[in-house]
Amino acid sequence: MTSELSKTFDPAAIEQRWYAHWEASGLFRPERPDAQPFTIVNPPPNVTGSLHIGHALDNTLQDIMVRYERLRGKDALWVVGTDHAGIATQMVVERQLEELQDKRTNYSREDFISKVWQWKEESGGTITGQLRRLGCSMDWSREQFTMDPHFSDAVMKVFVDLYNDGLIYRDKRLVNWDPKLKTAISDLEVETQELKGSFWHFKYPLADGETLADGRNYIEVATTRPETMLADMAVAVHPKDERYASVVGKFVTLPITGRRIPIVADEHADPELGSGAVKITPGHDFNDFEVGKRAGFAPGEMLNMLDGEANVCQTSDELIPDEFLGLHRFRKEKLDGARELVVQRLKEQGYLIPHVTKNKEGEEELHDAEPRTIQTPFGDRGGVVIEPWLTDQWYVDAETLAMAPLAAVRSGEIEIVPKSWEKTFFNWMENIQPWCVSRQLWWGHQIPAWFGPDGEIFVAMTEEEAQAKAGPDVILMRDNDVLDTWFSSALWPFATLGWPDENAPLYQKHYPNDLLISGFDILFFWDARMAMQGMHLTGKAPWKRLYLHGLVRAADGQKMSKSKGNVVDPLGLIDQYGADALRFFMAAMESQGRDIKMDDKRVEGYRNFATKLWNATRFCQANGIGASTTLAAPAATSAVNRWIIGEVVETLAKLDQALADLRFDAAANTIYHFVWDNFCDWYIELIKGNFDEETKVVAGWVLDQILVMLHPFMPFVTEELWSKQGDRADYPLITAKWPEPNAAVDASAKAEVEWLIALTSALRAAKNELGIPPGAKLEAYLAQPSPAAKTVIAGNQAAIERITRISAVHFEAAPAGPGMQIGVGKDSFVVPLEGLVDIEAEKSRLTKALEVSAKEAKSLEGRLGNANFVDRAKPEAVEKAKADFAHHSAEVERITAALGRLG
RNA sequence: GGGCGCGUAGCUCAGUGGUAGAGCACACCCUUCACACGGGUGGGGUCGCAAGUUCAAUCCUUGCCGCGCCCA
Repeated sequence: MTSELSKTFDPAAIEQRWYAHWEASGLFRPERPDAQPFTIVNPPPNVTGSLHIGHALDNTLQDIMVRYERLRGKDALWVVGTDHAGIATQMVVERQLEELQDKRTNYSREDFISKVWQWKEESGGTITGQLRRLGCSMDWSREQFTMDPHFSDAVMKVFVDLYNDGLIYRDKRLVNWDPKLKTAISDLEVETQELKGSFWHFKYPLADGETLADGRNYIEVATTRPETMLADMAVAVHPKDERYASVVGKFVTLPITGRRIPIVADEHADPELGSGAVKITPGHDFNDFEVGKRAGFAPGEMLNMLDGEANVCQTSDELIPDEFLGLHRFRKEKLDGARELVVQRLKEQGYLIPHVTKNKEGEEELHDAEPRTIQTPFGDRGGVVIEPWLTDQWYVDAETLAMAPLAAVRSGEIEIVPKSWEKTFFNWMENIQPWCVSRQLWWGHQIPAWFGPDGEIFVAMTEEEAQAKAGPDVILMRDNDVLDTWFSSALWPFATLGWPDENAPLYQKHYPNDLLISGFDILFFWDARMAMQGMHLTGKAPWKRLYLHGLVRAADGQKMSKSKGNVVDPLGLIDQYGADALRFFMAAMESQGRDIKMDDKRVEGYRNFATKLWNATRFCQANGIGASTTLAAPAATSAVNRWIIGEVVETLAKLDQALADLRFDAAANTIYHFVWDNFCDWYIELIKGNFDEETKVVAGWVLDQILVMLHPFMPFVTEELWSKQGDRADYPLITAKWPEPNAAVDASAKAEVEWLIALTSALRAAKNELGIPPGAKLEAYLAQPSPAAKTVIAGNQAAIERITRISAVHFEAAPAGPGMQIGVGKDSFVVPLEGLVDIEAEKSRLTKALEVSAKEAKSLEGRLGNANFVDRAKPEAVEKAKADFAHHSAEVERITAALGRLG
């Protein structure tokens, strides 16, 4: 028995109810021990995060695949959890402390961490509730957190193993240092921005009375960072630069510090740029670091002039004048810094070479510096300029780890979809740099390394083990630093499944994962690192396919950002249109390789679509159409029923193909088109007034197939309708069976119904054009009916009368007088319109149609007359051209005759 | 500088080696007993520009113009 549906569809009324039911009943992962597995892991959102539109896209796509595979009977597992998000989370809690005039360093590490845990328990994971509102069918019963004990153990083990394998090492080199957050960050966390800056030119006087070939007693250098001259250790010139050949190996005496530094030959110096000589600050510039090493400076000897907050500190040679100490590297909070003071002192002492411009009057004007656009590195979290800083950090040998993933993508073991991303992946992986994984934070996985008094390092799972390695009397200090959050999330596809226990049942069954869906923006951050860690640690690629989608942009195409204030809240869209509509929008807009522009009207359109289906179901119920009882298509005799079963078969095939190809747009459009155009607009209209038993059974079956096929996209409305179509409490849609019609397309039924549709369309168009009311009932004459016409008309009398408003078809010549000419296939109907029709209007209508067909026929005739075409084109193309030509020629003949009758 | 992608109807987007489609918007008609969040009909595109390959190019190649992203 069906249960009556409310007159209007209200998404909010059903969403919450169904979600709670699914979750409480364990339907997101029913027991299917013998079923084939299907596994996706969700990119773990930050525990500080809340659902943004990008999550909505990402998770909708994943849910579609998971629901689809679950319906297909697989043991579908969608792993979910949150990421501890080191910096982000620590910042949240520190900000809270700031509001209380308090700060982290007022607490012990242990106490601060317990405050973070407290925050996590109270406020963390907002997003998990929001994912539920989207309808995502994750396995919440196994929800995880990257700081859970078992996960943390895995992280520790990975660090220890990689260290023992020589793939993690400690190194003193320049890192990207964030002076605001006071931690190192990886190069991926650095965002380069173009800033307007200045380019200063200085004189560095030559020492020991040396001069250049042209007699000058100084070398000109230029810089965008004058303050770093306090730690300059060399001046580099190109080895082939004649201008400086005589002074290579000689020295300059730096202004301000008086430091005596060598002039070195190095290819890094570009003779074409400026003076051709460059100042070298190995401790504060990545290029200079390399030049410095080539010039013979060990990293340990390189001068450092800045502290962790980027304030000037004394260098090891103690040559920086006191007045500079403690100044910020450059102007900050309206206070001049070291940069400004260096420039001022150099200018006072005559070492600044002014930049000369001419004003409108042609007079020369002197400036301290030349304006210039500067590529400036910023920390993506802290938002301040990154300082290259010389410290000891832990590095992962990414180059070695990248080999296996590169091979896996090349061999097809990992398939990247869309394929165009492969190149980007290769490019990055082939040029990968050592990955700095230590962070100077408190919140995160503390690095399992202990230092002995002489700096010796002991890496072990526990302090006891480290102590055992070091010997009983050695006093050990644990490394204070924590690991990069991405180091741990790289283990997500397997550590969530019980790894490192390789016998863990879930790991055995669900690893490797089948598919990973992520935004392309985390391809390097996360996807690539999962591949590196996964392949090294488990020997297998973490997933078979990697699907990358784009960004969701604002309606004007701009990137959404809080600062621009153009962020669209997915929850607001759900409130307004329902989760189903938002999900369908995401699917329908997701074509491979393109960003999605937000379009509220389109979301609204998909809400309308859900309503349409709701109403169609109400109509079915009102006519005794309820739940089907068979998976296979019911037996059918009428053409309309046979036709719609065939349409289901075709739709299903297209849908399966689209989902196999991860073409979410094609999949969504296929089912949309079937529901609205085929089922609602034609099938229901054709069966109205003829609800015999067969039709009721077929219609009920078709509706059920629709609900199943649409369910991955619109889970809520389909489940609601499914439940209302019959008592299926023990057989909810979410775990129903994917269609198996076990039927084929019936060509004759298809031809028959399509003929009927063509007749209806032609008649409606003609009536509309001639201004005849759509409801007007007319009679039609068909003097020489084709056999097909006779069959269709005889078999569908009621339907014809209903949808075409033709009350009778006479197989005889029409009586003399005005009428409309309607062509359907080979048949030419005449519909007399005594007194109704405007003959001129009918003539002009026919003339227009004649022109179209005549033009087409002429063009086709030309093509068929071209020997090259007939000989060289594909036979199908020739056949089609012939058929089209025959059709249009016949039309020309028919319409010409019709016009003749009109006189 | 290197790489990638995009430029198709007013808007947002599909698409195919044989001369183009959808949704929305627009126009006209319809108070037809599922639905006006609806039904019907229709208008609208030299498929960025140029050259080449081909019997045939919106689709392939090259160049150019415009837009965006990533990397250095």
